[in-house]
Amino acid sequence: MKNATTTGILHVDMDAFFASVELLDFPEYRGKPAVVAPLSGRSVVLSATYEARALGIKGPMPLAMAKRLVPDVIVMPPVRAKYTKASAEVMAVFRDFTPLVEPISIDEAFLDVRGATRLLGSPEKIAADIRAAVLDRTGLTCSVGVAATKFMAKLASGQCKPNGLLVIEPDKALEFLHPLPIRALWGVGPQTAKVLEKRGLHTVGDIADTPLRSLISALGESAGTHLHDLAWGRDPRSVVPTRMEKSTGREITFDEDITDLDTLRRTLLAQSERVGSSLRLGNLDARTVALKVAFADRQTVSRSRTLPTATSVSRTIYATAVELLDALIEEVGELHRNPVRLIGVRAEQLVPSGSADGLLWDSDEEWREIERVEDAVSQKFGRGAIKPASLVVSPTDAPIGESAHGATKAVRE
DNA sequence: TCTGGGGTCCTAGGACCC
DNA sequence: TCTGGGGTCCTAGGACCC
Repeated sequence: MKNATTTGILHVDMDAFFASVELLDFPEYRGKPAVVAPLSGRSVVLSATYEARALGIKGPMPLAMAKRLVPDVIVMPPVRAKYTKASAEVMAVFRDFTPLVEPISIDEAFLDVRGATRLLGSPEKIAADIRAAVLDRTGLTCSVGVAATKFMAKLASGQCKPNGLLVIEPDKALEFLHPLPIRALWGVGPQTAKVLEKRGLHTVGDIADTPLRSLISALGESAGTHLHDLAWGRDPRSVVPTRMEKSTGREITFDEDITDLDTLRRTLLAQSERVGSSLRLGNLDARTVALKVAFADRQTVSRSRTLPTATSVSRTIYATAVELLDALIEEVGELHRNPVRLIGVRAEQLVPSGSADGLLWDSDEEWREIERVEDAVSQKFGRGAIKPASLVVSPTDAPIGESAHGATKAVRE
């Protein structure tokens, strides 16, 4: 774990992104308290202008509450396609400066500009140029944090928001960091904060001064180590331009709680269609289908099943989700006693469609047989006698197996 | 009219294999 | 004959982030 000593990691965060994009189309709302929120009953505020924030509207606040707070607040319904398009434009601007761009959400990205300084100037100058280019090309403002690590860069952008630029030099990192409340640390949410506060830890400096082993005993190996590192400004994560999607899903909170099984099934059908089409769009298959149900009493349960073969077929996703739902209803009994508030379906364990898994023999029996043959051959001829490629069979010959992990082994060897 | 929808990562127990 | 530990997969739940 190294302590980076030079700046060059940028965190770019768009200001009030959805609201700002809407204001491009509705300039008459500029300077007024306005929010982006669906008009449905249980919606929350997705984005609020700084004028609205000044009046107390923030984050994912229920729209009803925002309206009570500011009765004449302007409500703009979200138009996702506009934000996706604006996001792509902004990311393209970033890529004009460096290929090392890691989008972390629709309106945020990390950039590593350490390799671009000779050509483009200091990280601070690059950050300023990026802000100007984004404004010029999209009419949107952003805030940029510059530091030696991802975490410090993110803190910096948060600190200079909106429409700002802040550089944190490595030798100033700890004096910046240690007075902050523990909630400033990535990974400290309401629950973790409660645990830490109970132990008398209130600032990042308190965390830094706590022995690692006692953090681990309070939070577990992973979170304990992570927080202790962050509290000392250590963050070894590099900027990773491409990451493989891990899951994709759709869920909906009903305007009114549902007791009717048919409505749930129809919802699952529509969601499965969308999940399947997302998969196919990304040339991905899912090995696992997961169902999520939240009841009126807020209890949330999930059920999942790993399929014999990865799929992107909506019908298969739907059939699996319905089986999981039926089994769940069987478990919990009458829906009238506890109606359903939310339902969703998610595709997990994604693999490239038509990947090696599908092209190989992959039932466990067949794999064990292959291993037996391999062992016999190795004994006779030594290792290296086996050519994994010889195990590949054409898709049409391949029996559809029970499980794919045997095949994965064959590919790796 | 008091909390959405898209995700990621971690933990923990049981099954199974070596 | 008795017993152990490590690794991986599967499932369920939960915390967290934007």
